[in-house]
Amino acid sequence: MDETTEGAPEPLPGLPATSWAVLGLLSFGRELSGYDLKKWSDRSLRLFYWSPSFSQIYSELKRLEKTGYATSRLVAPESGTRDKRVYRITDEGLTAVRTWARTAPLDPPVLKHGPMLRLWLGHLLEPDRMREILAGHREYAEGMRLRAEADVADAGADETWAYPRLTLTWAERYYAAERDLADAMLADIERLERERPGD
Amino acid sequence: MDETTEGAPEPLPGLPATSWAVLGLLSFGRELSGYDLKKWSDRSLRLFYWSPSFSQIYSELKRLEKTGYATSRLVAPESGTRDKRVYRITDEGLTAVRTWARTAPLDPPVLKHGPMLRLWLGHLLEPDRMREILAGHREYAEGMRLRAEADVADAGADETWAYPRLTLTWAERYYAAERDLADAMLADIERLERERPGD
DNA sequence: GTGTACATGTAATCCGTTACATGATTCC
DNA sequence: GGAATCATGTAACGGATTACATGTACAC
Repeated sequence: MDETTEGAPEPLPGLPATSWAVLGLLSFGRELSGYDLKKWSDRSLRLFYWSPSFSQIYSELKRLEKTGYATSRLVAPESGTRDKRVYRITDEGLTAVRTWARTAPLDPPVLKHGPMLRLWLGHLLEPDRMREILAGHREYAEGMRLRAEADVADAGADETWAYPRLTLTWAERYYAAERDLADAMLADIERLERERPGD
Repeated sequence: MDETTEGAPEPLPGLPATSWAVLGLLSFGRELSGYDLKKWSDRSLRLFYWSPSFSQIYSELKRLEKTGYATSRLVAPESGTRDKRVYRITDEGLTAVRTWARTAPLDPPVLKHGPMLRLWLGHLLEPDRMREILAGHREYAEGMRLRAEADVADAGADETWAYPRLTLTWAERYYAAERDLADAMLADIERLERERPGD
């Protein structure tokens, strides 16, 4: 586990993944407020990661600034709205997030699939309620798929956004798969009910 | 927080999902120790939810006992091993978890897909590293699929386990889809690299 | 004048993990 | 004798959320 390359052998302060995610949002070079970051994260990260709350974004930004990975300045309310603090990534921040992206160990995806937990407890449920849960999940998945699809279309052909666009495509397929899995399971349940000795 | 009656529409103390998961493990009627629960949860819940740590299982069990949803007794070390505390679900517990499974609002699955977060930051990565990340993820997914597949085979045709078996089947398909999505994205990246003006 | 979007932050709380402590038994 | 597994728990910590507080501008 020795990373002698990359000029600086300092072992990166162990920031949580969320910090890197926020710094990642800034790594595209734009100067953004906490509010902006939250909205953007809702539309992008949300599809494959998760979107931190406002309060966490604000505290994360403070931490990044203290670490020297970001700087901020106040923007006067030129027209409407009130004071606004915008953040920009620093050179150190860019180096750090790049190093993280390249060298951090990859931990497996975290999945907490509520609907499946419920169906796993099928012996406690009425079949109708099970179908409802699956139908609800199917709708959720299709909704997410549509959002991803729309966002892929919105994303221009710009080189800068090639990889974010790629992950949107991935998300579109992922939620299509989730939808199909719900359908398949609905069919499985139907079969199970049919084959069950007269209830 | 007044628990005046039973069997009425009392609004269930707001236990976290993990409590319900543990109570769910007990809802199959077996008498189990914290240690057993952890091992079982690693092989079952892990595939679609997540497996709490030992320490959390132990504290969750204490909470369930205090709430009256489970009881425990000490088992003497008849042969080998030391004292063991085994838990069993109570009637109230069974009622509660059933009510929860039937009526609790379904919140969307939580996905924190580390690999995708990294690829979203593709502009910071060397193409080779990106392929490595995807290959690693592909392997992870295939590994999980194989485990699910094996567990489906292990699970007998017993009626009691019909729904757990169903979710195992779901997991098998889910991880197959994850594997295929990794392959598709690998191909997408290959194409992107080919089409990129001479780097 | 009421609601909604913009905009930032604090406090309380809780969920969950890691590290640590302990100790018996079994296998090599 | 030493490692691995069984077995249970405490303490410290940190990640993240909800609720709350505050205030502006604009649309209806």
